[in-house]
Amino acid sequence: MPMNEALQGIADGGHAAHAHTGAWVAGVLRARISAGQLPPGSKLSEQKLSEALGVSRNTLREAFTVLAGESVVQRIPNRGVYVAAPGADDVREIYRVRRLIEPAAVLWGDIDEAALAGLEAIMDKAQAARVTASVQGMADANQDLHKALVALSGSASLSDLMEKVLAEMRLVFHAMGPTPDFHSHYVDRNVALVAQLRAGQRDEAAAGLRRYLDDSEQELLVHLGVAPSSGR
Amino acid sequence: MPMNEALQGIADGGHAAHAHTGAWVAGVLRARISAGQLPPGSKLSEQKLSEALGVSRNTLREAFTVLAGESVVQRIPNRGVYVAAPGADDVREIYRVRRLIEPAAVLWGDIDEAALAGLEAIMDKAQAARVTASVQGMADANQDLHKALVALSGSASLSDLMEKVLAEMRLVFHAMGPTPDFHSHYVDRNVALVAQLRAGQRDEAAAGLRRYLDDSEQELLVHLGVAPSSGR
DNA sequence: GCCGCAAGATTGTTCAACAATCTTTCGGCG
DNA sequence: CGCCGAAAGATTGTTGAACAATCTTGCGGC
Repeated sequence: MPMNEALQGIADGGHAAHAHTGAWVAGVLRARISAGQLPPGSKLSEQKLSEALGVSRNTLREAFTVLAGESVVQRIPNRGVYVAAPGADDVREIYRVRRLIEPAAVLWGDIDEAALAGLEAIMDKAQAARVTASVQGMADANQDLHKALVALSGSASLSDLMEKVLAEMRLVFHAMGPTPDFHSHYVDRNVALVAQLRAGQRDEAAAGLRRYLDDSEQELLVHLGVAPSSGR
Repeated sequence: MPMNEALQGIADGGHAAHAHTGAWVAGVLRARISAGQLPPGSKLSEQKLSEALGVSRNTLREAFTVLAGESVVQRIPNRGVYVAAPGADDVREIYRVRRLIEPAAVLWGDIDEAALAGLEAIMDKAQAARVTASVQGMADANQDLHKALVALSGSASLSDLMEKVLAEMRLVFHAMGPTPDFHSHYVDRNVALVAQLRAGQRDEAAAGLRRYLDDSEQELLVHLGVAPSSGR
């Protein structure tokens, strides 16, 4: 289990004493998990982690409660907490959410000039990343775009939910090992989507987005070794 | 502050020893808050509550972390935790969420015969409650209906979000004191909505639902003493 | 009447201990 | 040889006490 080296020096830039230590620990773990340094399925031992982070078991448990609430980790009673390891069912749930809130935000969100400019700026970054073949850059831009789409709703709760969903997406990618390039052939579709929004064609944009999400889900499921189903 | 009497006998049916005490405490508090026995704004003192519930301060804090994650309570550093007291901004945020996910579920959810029967059964209960002038019955049926609408999406995360939103709605009502009858004049609109779904008129149902939510939000805001705005 | 300061109360965090449960190991038995 | 079961060890769940940091309150001085 590659946990020990991942934890080495985890408590780098000394923590701000006496100010939300529990939340700080949760943040550190969330970041490490998002970065893939704590791979899905890893066991997070209370004793080892509390020593590595320099906090008490009690405080660490508070952080675990937070992360379990975000379903970033899974808590099995009397057995410990593990980094969440999303499977095919979780992927389907992720896309159920995305296929509902993203097109809805596109249909009914507040799309003003500033929002359009923001979306176009993100797609500029995505295209630049494709030119330099930066898989990470394209992945980041893709996440930024879909986050921005949901943000059109103006709702913080929905943005939070989207953030949670995207975090779970990152876990899915980490669970698949060396990330293949999932994004380059979606850049053009994203660009077209933004162009439709610029043109005020919301219905077409929403419909295209739903097809995009269907395709993306199928591709992910295939990579997870699930036979593609014709119906849903 | 009417906290002491509200806490009397809060630890009734002896709790299952050594089995998720933290979650159990969170559940007890959640229920008491939903029922209005701990009104919005009440301070939840660690010492008093831990004594009343018969758990240690540490375990109680774990429950607080859970409830804060659900934004059922608000945690102010070094000052304590308080039952959330939603204001006008929170109401607007609630309706931003509802106006997005409910119509979207109506538009794109899986509506089979069983789902339609379930919706119609809920409206039967609502109409029965209206006949007996049961405000509580109509309020419950209303929540059940909108919960069921979101459930059409098939997504557990979205149902959870809706559950959270409805819990916040209950807090809003509790903060307004003796609940006036907000629901009787919406029963017919809900019935019409279900009838449209039965007839397969999804677009019309979604559009009507959005208007319904707009009106409901305005009415709530007026009762909160906010001048109605023409635009949004 | 207002400001500042000391005393008290409350929250934030840690530590140590024990109970309950899970895991592993080892011996007995068919 | 393999399987079952019990004892031993490790890990999680919960508690209580202790102390530091912060907030609140009440009092005295100006």
